[in-house]
Amino acid sequence: MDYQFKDIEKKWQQFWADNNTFKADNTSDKPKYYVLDMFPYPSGAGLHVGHPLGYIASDIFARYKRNKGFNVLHPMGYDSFGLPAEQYAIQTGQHPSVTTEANIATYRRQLDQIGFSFDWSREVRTSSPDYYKWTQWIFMQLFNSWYNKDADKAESIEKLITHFETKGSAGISAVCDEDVLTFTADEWKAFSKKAQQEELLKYRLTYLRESTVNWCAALGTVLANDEVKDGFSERGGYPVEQKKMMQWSMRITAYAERLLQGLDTIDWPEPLKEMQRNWIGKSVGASVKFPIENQESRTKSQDFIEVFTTRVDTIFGVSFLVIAPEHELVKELTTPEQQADIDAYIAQTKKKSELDRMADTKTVSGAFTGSYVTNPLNGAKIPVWIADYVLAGYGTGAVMAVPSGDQRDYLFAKHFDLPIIQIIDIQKIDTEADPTKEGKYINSDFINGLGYKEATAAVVAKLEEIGLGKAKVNFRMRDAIFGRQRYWGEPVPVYFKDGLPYLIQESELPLVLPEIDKYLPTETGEPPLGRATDWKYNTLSSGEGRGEAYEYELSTMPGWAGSSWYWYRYMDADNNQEFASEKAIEYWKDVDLYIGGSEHATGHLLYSRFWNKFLKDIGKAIEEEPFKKLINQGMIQGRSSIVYRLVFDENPSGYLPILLSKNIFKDYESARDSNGQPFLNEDLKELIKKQYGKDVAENIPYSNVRTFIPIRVDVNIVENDILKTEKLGLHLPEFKDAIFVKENGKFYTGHEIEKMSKRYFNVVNPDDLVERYGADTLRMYEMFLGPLEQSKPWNTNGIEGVFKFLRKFWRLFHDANWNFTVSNEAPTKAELKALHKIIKKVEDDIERFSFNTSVSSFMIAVNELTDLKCNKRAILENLVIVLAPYAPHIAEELWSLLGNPAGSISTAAYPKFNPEYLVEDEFAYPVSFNGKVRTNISLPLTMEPADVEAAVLAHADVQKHLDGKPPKKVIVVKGRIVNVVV
RNA sequence: GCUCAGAUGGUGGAACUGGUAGACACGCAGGACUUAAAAUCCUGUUCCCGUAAACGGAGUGCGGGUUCGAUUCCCGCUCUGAGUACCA
Repeated sequence: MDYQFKDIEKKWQQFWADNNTFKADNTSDKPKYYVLDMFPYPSGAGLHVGHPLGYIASDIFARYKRNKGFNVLHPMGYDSFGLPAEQYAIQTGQHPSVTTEANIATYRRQLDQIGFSFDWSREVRTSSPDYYKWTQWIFMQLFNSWYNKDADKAESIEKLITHFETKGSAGISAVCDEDVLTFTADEWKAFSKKAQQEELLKYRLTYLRESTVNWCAALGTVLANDEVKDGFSERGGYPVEQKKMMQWSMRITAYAERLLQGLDTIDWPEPLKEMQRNWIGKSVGASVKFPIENQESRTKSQDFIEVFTTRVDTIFGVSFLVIAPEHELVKELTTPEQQADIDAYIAQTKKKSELDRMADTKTVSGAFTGSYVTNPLNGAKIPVWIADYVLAGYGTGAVMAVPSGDQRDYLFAKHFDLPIIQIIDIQKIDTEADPTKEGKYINSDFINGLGYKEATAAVVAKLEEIGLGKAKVNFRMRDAIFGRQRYWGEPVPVYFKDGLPYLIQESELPLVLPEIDKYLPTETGEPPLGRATDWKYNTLSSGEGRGEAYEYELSTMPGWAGSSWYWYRYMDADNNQEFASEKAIEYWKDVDLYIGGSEHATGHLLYSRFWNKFLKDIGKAIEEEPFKKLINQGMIQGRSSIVYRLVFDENPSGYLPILLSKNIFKDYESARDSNGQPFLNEDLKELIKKQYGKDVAENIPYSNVRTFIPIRVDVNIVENDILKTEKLGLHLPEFKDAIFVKENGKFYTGHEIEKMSKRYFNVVNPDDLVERYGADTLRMYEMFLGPLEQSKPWNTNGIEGVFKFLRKFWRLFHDANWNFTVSNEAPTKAELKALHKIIKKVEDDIERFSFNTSVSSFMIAVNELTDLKCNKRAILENLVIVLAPYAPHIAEELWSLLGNPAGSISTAAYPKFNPEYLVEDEFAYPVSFNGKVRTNISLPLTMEPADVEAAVLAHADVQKHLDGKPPKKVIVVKGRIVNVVV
């Protein structure tokens, strides 16, 4: 039989499902290997051709590792809470779980037909109560924990309470809110229960606090920083504004240093690590207090302005201070004379949107408050300004301006005519600031003559001595907002008593999402959960309180909650006692290989590392980092196909649309006349006449042609850039009777690389390709497309080649009449060489994630064996195993035809590479003259360089090139090359 | 602006530590088989000069450098993509 991919693929997919072929065991003598994909959000559009790219790569890797003798965990699931299902629910009234369920079914069908070796018995769905029970449980552990800086880990809140009860707040070094109280043990005990709870909330790792949030009115929810791009929501592109709201937050900043340090221990792409480093944004510097002048004359809330600086060594170059317009001291620092200026400036700042403020970095603006501070080290009088280049949210919202060393300060000083003080001898500040750290200080009091390092140390020491500053580390990263005013997410397991949050009992988990009538905020503006009737927390059930009913928290958890720990659930997916058993975690430990897109760099991947570290602190996880090795698959871009339409000045309805093939368009495009008008000559008329006859050709007003417009056409009716013209009318009816001006009888399309999107008609669905070529071809083609990590446009042009390869492979095992025929003869040297070359090559390629090169090598191997007419079992049986991870269906079929037990190829041992088969005794030395190769001379590989040189020089070809002149020098690299210098 | 990645035939790409640039595949051209088409197979295919071949010249974004030898290393520049953005 010819290669019948449809039957073969169906047969083996069924077999794998029926026999649980890929079910991983939690106990095994084999070493473990955990291969994880970023699980998908099941959207209504289904999978497009870009999704499976990473899944195919990880599947090849997982299958390869099984052949290499590992116990492989390779699971899949769904990140099934999310906004699109809820938006759809708002529009249609359909419960999000219904659409989610339907979408998951589509995804599953699509995934199954590609032949992935997932262990589906471990499937997880973040929206299933069995799953989010544990998301809620982890939330409770965070609520019950605080970060002890001395131990540098999270600890139980009970431990903190015990400390407060015995020693008060003294001796506690915690990551906490800034407004924590100082108290003795007795004072603590005297606090009311409510006051105690209020205080504890300032320490908990998940806490409620009034914070400035990114409020997106259109989506009716707050967004995380990484969900906001340039002042608009990443999803949907709606405007986002800053708003103060009571919000759940996660104290991720407690882990900032560990998140940063951990990056050095993991094997991730450097750009991705760099992104996380930037996001965490550590800067080492100092905080300095500048005393405010004339303190007596005002009602003061504080008598200094605190700034953060990374260049405290430049403190003698400070010529003014700038504070953010939103800074709390602005009001009291503004003198009556300056009031009008300041008010005007603040009004102007407010008007500017976030976007304008960012875009407009060139214009210098600001206003003087009228007040002064003094330099803490030399008492210099320093004016205080406000300007919007200082951000309220970073550091202290105030900067000390050193115009000689900072370009922004320099421009500001120039603009407002403020002094620029040179502080380093080699500083060049005629035209711009010079931030150098080289040279010796001048004009700098006690650090004059010192270098950067000593100066910094001296200044910090002095500041600490006089109590007006200290060394400080600042992070850009903020605590993560952990709440959404939405329905389709995990309910927060919290109820409110006297306005303070309390956890529900662990035994009451999961707190299930209640049914509501519609998925919109309530009339009073509460989140959708406010619509739930009879949804109150009754403390009687848990044996505490007097049976009052309390309000639950009405916001739900954000999208990243469920995905921040899911790799642990796969280890023990059915456990209803724990999120995963200690034994399972002990065995699988962490993810050995994680493949996914780089768009999750600062969201999912950072939050996951954070939760993992927390789980380790509370003794649940073993490894500090969850994902040992990570590979980013590149994005698959769309490749739109374009036809070019002639546009007339007036568009008389009597004329048919005229479309030009690519090269005809190009000719006319480049040949415009002096007015920029396309220049149409008789050729076009002739072309049309040839194809459509005289009547049509004569009837076109050529002189009225104004321009060409590109029109995107469905890529599915284009093959190898040739448009199937008869099909165009089906999706663009206006072109049903269009005139197609062809070249050589074919209509070629142009192309454009852009996002894969429905509106560009460039979406390619894997289903169609599987239908036409089969899963094995799709798998290999996606790999053949290019390096995994590189972004590339999807283009089906080469898929035929891969399909042909598989047929050719199939033919190796069959005779001319498609009868399965293999011989038991001993293989020849050449056959063994071909086999062992591919064994080695594929092994090396997989280990370095270079899947595209293996596909080429397979083609070479099959070409070689075809030329050798090799159908020997000893060769083919091994070759099938090597190919199996890439094209598992055809490999299974041939494996069983060879007489092996069905399904056993999944665990068959990867063939052992024997280098002896590759040993050559002769080598065709390329002989180059001055680096240009002119000829090849075959010589024994055992020959020593001196003899090679002699042999080469004696060769007739070389003599001819030398033309009687003696060579200047001869370089011989044994087994590589000979270079003759003349 | 800053950081990172990249630029190789008509196209996707290969060349792993500096050692035969263009493997493999698509496309294209020619041929075989066929009444014909599809399928399949064979040959050619970086560019330029040369009627074909031998042969010669140029050639990995551009300009320089190191080297016997550079797609690979170094310096400068151009372009493309991604991330990030007044971070003190």
